Amino acid sequence: MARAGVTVERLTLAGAELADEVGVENVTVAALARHFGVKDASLYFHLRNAQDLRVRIALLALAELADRVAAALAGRAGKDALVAFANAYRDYARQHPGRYAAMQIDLDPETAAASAGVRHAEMARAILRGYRLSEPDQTDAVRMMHSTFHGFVSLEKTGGFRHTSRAADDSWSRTLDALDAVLTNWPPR
Amino acid sequence: MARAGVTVERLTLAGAELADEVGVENVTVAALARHFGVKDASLYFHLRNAQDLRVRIALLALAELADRVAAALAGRAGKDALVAFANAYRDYARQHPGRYAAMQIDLDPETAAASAGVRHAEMARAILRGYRLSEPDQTDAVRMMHSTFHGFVSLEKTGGFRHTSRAADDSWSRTLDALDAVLTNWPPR
DNA sequence: GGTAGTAGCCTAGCCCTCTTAGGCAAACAA
DNA sequence: TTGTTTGCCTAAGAGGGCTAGGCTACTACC
Repeated sequence: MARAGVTVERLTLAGAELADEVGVENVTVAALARHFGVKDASLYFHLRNAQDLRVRIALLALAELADRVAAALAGRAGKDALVAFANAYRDYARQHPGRYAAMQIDLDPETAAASAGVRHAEMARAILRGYRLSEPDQTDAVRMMHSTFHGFVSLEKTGGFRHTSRAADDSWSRTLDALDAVLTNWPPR
Repeated sequence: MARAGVTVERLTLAGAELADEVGVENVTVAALARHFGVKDASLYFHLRNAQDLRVRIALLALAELADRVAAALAGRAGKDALVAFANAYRDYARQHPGRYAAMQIDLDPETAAASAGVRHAEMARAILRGYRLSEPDQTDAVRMMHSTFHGFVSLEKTGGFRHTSRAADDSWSRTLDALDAVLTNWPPR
């Protein structure tokens, strides 16, 4: 019988695409096996278990997003960089809802340390250099910035903004204005 | 054979407690049936399906949190109210991780409109009255505030702050300072 | 106080997913 | 050509979700 040519990479990519279509929770080993025209059990030659697959999708998404953010930041500084970062983040989340959701799963410390999450943290700090904050304010500001981005995108996706007619795009733009303002004038202790 | 005395309310409460212990994704009809000493199929007399159960848990959580926030806001205004709201929100999320996670599921519009989510929106706007913002700034500010709270709590839970030693509590407190500052000085268009 | 009617539970059974164990065949290396 | 490895298979068990159909305990009404 001919071999299907399944590899971990192809499985991860197909899983990511499936996640974007039907949601991470529906990315099942069985569904992927069907997609490759192979039996479920065969995939356990490539994957440890179903959770392993989801972790791989998360790592893929982290790396993809880091690449996008890096490209968006190139040659920018200050508010320009802030907005570019933010939009890269939000656009990715909207274009790849399943991948974005996968990114939220809890990685164990070693995996997280070896992931592209580290690049994200570095880039976030790079942006804040334009605002001249010293520690521990810088850490607090990075956390607030990331919280704002993630919170907005997450609420937007789960329909948290649906009950008001105001366009989410407009609120997003104004939220970035506000974030820039507070980073520029970070409150003293 | 004696009746177990199962009701939708008891199922929802037990489901919520189970969610806090093992996570919403592990709140299964079968597990609840075991908890009540009853067969799985019997629960379908009380529940439409497994998703129905999760929605009920979400609605319970929304109502509980709204009660807490209302109590926290009583007699407070300005930054005092902002901080009380924020802490009620974060404390609830940390004490009830499963319930909080359940709150994030996507409710259909009618269900959402009939839920305690409406009270949340009203209370959020009530806080902003202290900052004297007019529309559409008020809507944008509510969204930013909510995004910040939810994003922070969500990232904290999934371990997004673990790689830096700075205590999350401290960043939280400073984030609230910053949020208060930007609401006080909302940037002009 | 007997007797409908209904509410609450049951068994049986189907389908799906996850996962392990053990086997066979294709591809490749020596 | 002959191992050896790699990639797939079948078989099978453990759970979870859910439906159909049935029996029983309670309730309400005459």
